[in-house]
Amino acid sequence: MANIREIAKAAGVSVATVSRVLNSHPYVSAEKRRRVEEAMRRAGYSPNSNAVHLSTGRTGMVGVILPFSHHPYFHALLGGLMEEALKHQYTALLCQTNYEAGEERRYLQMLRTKQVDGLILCSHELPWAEIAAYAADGLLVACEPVRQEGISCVYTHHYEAFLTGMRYLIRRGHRNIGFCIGRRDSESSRQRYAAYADALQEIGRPVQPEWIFEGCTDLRDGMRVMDRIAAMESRPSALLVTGDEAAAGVLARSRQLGIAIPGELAVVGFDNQPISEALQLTTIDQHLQEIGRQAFGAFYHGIVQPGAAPRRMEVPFALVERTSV
Amino acid sequence: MANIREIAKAAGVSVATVSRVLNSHPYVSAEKRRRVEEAMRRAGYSPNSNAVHLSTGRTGMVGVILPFSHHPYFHALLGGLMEEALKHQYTALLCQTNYEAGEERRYLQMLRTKQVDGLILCSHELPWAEIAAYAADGLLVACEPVRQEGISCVYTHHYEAFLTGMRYLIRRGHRNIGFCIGRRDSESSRQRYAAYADALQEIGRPVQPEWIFEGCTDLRDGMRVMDRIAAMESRPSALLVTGDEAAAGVLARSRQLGIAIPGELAVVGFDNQPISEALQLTTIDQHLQEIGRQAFGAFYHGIVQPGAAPRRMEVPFALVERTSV
DNA sequence: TTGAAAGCGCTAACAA
DNA sequence: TTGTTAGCGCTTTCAA
Repeated sequence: MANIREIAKAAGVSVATVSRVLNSHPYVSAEKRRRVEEAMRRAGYSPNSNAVHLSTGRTGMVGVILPFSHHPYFHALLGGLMEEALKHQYTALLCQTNYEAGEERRYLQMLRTKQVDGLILCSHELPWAEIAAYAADGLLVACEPVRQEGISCVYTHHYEAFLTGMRYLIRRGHRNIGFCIGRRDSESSRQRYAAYADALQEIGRPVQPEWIFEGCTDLRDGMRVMDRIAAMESRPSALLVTGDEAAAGVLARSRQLGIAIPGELAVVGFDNQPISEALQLTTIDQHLQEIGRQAFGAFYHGIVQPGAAPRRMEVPFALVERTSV
Repeated sequence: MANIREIAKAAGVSVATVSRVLNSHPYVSAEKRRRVEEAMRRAGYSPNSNAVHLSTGRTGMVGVILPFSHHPYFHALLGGLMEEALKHQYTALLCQTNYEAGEERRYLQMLRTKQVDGLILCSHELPWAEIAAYAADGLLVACEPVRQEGISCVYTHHYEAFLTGMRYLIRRGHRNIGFCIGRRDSESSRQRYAAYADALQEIGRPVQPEWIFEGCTDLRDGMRVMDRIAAMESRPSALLVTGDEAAAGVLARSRQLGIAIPGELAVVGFDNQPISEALQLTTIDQHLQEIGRQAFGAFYHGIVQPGAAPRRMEVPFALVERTSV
């Protein structure tokens, strides 16, 4: 409706002065500031963002790419990220891909058309090489380890984290250890699997394919896993589960089936999500909130220091001992 | 990076011509069009949206306000809406509120700052009167019946839909009918409850408070309801459930408990979601996709005919008979 | 069929 | 401390 010129006229000042109070610059007399604010209030004025963004070349928005946002994993990541964004007056724009490459491409395009200053990728469908092509148009941050020119990254060392989990179970006397994994095809998944296999090798045990469960992300997946284990003649005595949500499903079903935890089956989860505390589940905390915070930090660093080299940052994990082992 | 002026220079034409090919105007010679396209391709050019939006006064974006998007209810609504939006070259911007009024206000503010051309509200926290104050800044469409100056609406007649469901159960001989409802405080919920109570009155039965279950939205809620019913001495013989997701939970748990459907308990769901077909659940289809389509249609009508009066549109529902009654 | 030029609403360098 | 003014990148008359 009203624009800065009309406000200036109403307040009897120049547009520059109005712009100054809009951006809380110093060097505006108290009296003029008051008059400008009054004029804005009366006009119900809000600046046109398109004009602001065009003029400044910045949008104050960062896109966050994820498949969906309702899983506790992304929820935690987002929590830390948005908290940090808020602190620096940035707005996070949720970009849901539903695991579709086409959607992801549309969001990358937003970088090129200057709708966001950068993109934080919590997941990705496209190959990193294709994504990196957009580095010229804005900042790119990944929440997993990537080695690509122009992309910053913040990540957990999944190999070490899972090795830690495995050795912990082994120290507690387990030899027959099963493994639940989420999506198979990510780099992190490969690292996790490698740690699982290597740890078994350390104690001279072969990998038992029937003890490896793929596609475990939510509660119901975990319940299904427990059903399958219950039906086995030779069961594992322990389970390393990629997410707490799935681990919670294992626990829930085991109770229904009357299988004792940890007596008959020890369980180590991953992520230290709220549900794991409620269920007293031993888990590995990869500090997702911190990853989210650092991811925004890496983005913001690139904003504040244009031309700065991409960051690589490993966030430490921690084993949280409770009563499921 | 590159802007329209550089493309014009590279192609040896004026910026107006470049703008014309950008917007596929007629009256551009084939030869110049080719040269411009070639120049754009070589420069990897994409127009700056902020400049486009500022200049045109339109953004080609519509915000869709909802608490979250992963529930089948919103999924269906969004499906129809986005399909229609795509058809008219509009982009839907998902605005998740998590049921927080503050978030909703921030999204309304986007209307004022011209980041979106309109807002379609699939849910709302703020009172309609407060929302209507933004009608001056863009188009407002609600997915429920509202009577407020400046707001269009597309809706199901929930009272009639639930009356239909109740009478259907009554015709099938039921007298002891329970009722599952989602959130209590919406206008639709009130209508649904009124239909439930009125139908009981028609057959001279009182409302039994213990047969009314609130807060039923997902599968697990439905399972809990079934557990409670199973524990009752005097059980209802039929259940009218606000959403198919919750109804599916009732069915799932009843199977585990060995309670026959529809023999011991008849169930009517709502929404005709995919899961209801899988489970052969009798349900009331409120044609959510159509509501989504019409909601976008109401918005788009306001774009195409500026100044047009807000629309009110009732979408018909239909009872889908399957085997749970 | 084409181009020159005046905006769209704001920011920021510069001068005062 | 304030105002003038030249952009930011695009669209769209208007005249040719």
